[in-house]
Amino acid sequence: MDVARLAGVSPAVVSFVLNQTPGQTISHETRERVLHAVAELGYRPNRAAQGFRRGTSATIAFINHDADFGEFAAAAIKGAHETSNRHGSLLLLVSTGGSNRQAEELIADLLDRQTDALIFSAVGTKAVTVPEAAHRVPTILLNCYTAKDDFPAVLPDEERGGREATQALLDLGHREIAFLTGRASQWATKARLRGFRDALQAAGLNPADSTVRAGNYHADSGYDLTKELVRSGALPTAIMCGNDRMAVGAMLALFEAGIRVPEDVSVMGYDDQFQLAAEVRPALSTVRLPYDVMGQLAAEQLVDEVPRTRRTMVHCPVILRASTAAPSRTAGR
Amino acid sequence: MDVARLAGVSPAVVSFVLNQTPGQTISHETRERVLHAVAELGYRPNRAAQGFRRGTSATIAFINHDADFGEFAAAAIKGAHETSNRHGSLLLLVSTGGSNRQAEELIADLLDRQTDALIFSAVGTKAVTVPEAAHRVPTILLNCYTAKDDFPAVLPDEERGGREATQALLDLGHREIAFLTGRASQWATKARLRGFRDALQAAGLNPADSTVRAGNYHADSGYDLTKELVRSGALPTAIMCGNDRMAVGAMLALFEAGIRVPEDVSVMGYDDQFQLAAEVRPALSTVRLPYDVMGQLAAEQLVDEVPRTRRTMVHCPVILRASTAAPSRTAGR
DNA sequence: TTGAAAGCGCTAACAT
DNA sequence: ATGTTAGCGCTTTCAA
Repeated sequence: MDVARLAGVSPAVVSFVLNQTPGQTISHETRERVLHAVAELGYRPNRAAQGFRRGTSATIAFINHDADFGEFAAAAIKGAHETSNRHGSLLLLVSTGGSNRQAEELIADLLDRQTDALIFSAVGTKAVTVPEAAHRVPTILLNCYTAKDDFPAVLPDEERGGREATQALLDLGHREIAFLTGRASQWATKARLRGFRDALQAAGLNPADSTVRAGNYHADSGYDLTKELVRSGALPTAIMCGNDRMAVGAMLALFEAGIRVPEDVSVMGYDDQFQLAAEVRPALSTVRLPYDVMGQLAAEQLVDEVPRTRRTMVHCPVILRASTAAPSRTAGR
Repeated sequence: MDVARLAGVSPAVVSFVLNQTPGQTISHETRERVLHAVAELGYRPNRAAQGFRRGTSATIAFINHDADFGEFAAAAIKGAHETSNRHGSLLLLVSTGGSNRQAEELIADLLDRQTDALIFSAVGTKAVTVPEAAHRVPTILLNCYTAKDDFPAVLPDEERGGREATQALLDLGHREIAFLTGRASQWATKARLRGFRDALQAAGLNPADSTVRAGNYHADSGYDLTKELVRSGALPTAIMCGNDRMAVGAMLALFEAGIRVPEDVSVMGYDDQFQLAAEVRPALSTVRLPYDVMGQLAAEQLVDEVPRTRRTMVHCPVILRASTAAPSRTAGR
């Protein structure tokens, strides 16, 4: 190591100085000499060698247990990225394509590379199988959970989100609220529906009186379902949608039928989708799914800024914009 | 190395066998013995040590030279990810937050880590300054370019995209086409506008007769601009939009005014945004911005599956869906 | 308060 | 043709 030579010390001392190794006492003068030599030579430690020696890599893997990177992943990565960077770690981005076998191989590879920690994430909230090997390193589940709950998980509190969205509509004075849900089989869909019914019940209404139709989270299902609602002649005063895309579909269908939003019908979305919910006209009232915050929380638990907990349920706040208002008529039309 | 001991050979032999090092002749018998010991012990080479020794890391960095990861990044990453994985490399995802100083530090860090190659990407296509250090390793620019063109770049052919979209409308019989552009200052905006005017000119029309208004790529600007168009009383038979979100805004405004799409007015988007263009009703005709393909091309050039070229202009194909049709009236209304 | 020496796990240059 | 030794750049005992 030429820095050591230039400073007239041993390589060990350089290491001590640069790493501020605790329990080491280097004289002020020597430290200065080393620092000077470092600056002179523009020396930068070889991180690969450091990592090899220390058995760490200053790297966190973000595992996307799904075929695609979608908006979810982008937002969650953004959150995780910030935190890990602040901590001096880089994010290794990998995808299993949704296959458990690939997940297994991938994690083995990641461990071979001395990856320090894992964020195991899914797109639609769901139960997953995490390879055993993940236990060998700090691992946190993002937007997914295992049956045995043997890893800490960060999850959105969908039930509360559904309940509060419904409550917001009730507070506005709505009594006839339809729910055009997302794909019925999904965890999030069920949780939101539970919240919806809870809120109705708590308000003294009979959930069975409300129209609930299952869509699939795509905009066209919101459009089609709303068309049906219009045709049926039993239009409610408010429509809750499985997500923002369905809400946009619903608004398109409403407008096409000459029905105004929110004057005639209020529309509530879900997700607060980036560059959609806030931009559409009328701007969509919705429930914010805070993927970025979730990613950040996961990373924080990993770098020990925050203690790890079994399940972190993240609040999804209602955001009231222009697509909801007090009802101006009684339902039915 | 216990594998070596178990097989009764030196560690080097194990390395030769496992890496099939060319120019090495290991007796069949020894090879078998080694392989057997490897299986027995479940031995996996330490990739960190390998990387350290070989000076490579089987890692490609995807540098997002912007504050956010958006859909662009997600799509491009998806493309790059596939290719790099097939090649056995992992994608290191980093962001400069748009700051050149941070880019500098980041690249230095990446080089310290023996990162094998860099993809330097921006969100809105633009000119960038790339730190000198990037020259020390294969680097490719994605959706951006340098003034000196000293790095190969992969870019969307926006001019052709704008031209072909316009041509598609002309082919349908439209003669009065308005263009609600994105942010006027952006490279993409200008290129598309050039394409628009070229196509008009080539069709014997005077581009100056067409209404061109500058929006900002947000849905609400499409909405507002279209409202103005409607109010002005000079509604064209077709509206080209800066992107799909603006097109959705435009459709919302049209519907609200009782104007049908595509019967009364055709609407053309741009981007073929995931989960939006194809799902909206009527499904949006648009121009596909193939970010995934671009990411893939960039990665392929990096892993040498494809020779590097100064500028790779990627074709943006027109996708005709339901929001465009032959005009049923002459413009003006 | 500092330095010498050993060695992390692997592979490229060397022996045999 | 087959196999071994030396050493990558760093950190960490331990001795001075």
